Amino acid sequence: MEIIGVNIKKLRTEGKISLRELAKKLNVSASFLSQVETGKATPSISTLKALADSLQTSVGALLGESDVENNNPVLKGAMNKAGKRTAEGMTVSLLTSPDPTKQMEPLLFELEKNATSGRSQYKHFGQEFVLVLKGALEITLNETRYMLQRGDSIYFNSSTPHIFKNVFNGETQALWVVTPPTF
Amino acid sequence: MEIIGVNIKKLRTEGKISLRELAKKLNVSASFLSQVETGKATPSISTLKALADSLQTSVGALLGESDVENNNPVLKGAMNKAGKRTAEGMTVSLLTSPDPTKQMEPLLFELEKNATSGRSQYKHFGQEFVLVLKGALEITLNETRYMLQRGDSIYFNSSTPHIFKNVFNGETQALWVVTPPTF
DNA sequence: TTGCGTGTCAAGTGTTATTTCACAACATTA
DNA sequence: TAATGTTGTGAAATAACACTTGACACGCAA
Repeated sequence: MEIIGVNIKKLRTEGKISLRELAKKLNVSASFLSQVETGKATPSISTLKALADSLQTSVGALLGESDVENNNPVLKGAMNKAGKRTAEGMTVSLLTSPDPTKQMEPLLFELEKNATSGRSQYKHFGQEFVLVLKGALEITLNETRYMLQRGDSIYFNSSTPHIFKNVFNGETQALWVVTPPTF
Repeated sequence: MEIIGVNIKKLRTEGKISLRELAKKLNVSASFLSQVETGKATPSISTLKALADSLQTSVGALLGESDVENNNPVLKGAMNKAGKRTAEGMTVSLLTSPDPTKQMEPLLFELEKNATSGRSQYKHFGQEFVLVLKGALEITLNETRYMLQRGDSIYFNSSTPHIFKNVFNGETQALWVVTPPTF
């Protein structure tokens, strides 16, 4: 049962969030959060949900249910799943269920015309692989511009500042695989 | 929040189980179970787990986190690059330059009609993510078969024995991301 | 009718989720 | 060096609510 705590702690530390900081978001005390992480207390379902929310994962994952082992590994029709609108004209959908044991996180980016990311808003220090499925994407790494057409791909360290922009006259789709999953 | 109750009730009635009968299994009172189902009470995480267990589902599913069915993908993704012919009718191309410091290795698999892989010839113990770009792929993990249409994806541990086969009447393309790189 | 099954409600009882406050360990700054 | 601010953790108190008890009303069969 204290798998919950382990997972929470892992995700929290990976995200470099302090106990008090996270506690504040959830409207619980830092002490209680600590007790949860160390298995000395069990949160209510609603706070567990809030927890999963803040850590950008699911309750199931926190409970160890979406283990790479047990879970149904298939994600049907990911291409037209809901996804979250993260910025103007940009939609991101997870291509697999969030799970702290996973080493990669595949995402589908959908950019409307002229949509662009802010400056390196995705800061985690893993690596990224991007494959353009549709349209055209301009990625700027460290002031250097790269033009990616459909079928092109790129691989870089997440730590290098990066911006990207849809330069296609229509929607651009790109598969984005990130490691480690600290999104 | 009362989505829990709705789901529980649905599964219970579908299984033709009475309130008292299910309550007995869980060691809770029938009355309490009723309150849960009607959203008037919230169970603890441990009883929710027991509940999911008895109903042969997962906590995530009870919370409405599970992936629902979806429609057909819209992707036209097609790419044409040169790669190595690794087996009969199978071509693999690296989508990035080989590099020991890289944490992921993206590959493009192209399978001619009826092409298939041998039995778990790709054994390393990282994880794999596969996205079908074109055609249809049948992947067998541990004797369990999964059918992937274009746009579907799958995530699994490399250690689980896996075979795959092109079951499309034509060429099948799939993006394969592996971790760690064993090339 | 009687009896047994169903699900639900109100008002309790206990458990425990959560808080408060304090402490020790490690940094940072003066 | 001490002071001040972090960090995570622990014990004890309290407030919340998970859960029980014991009803009730309904439907169905003998």
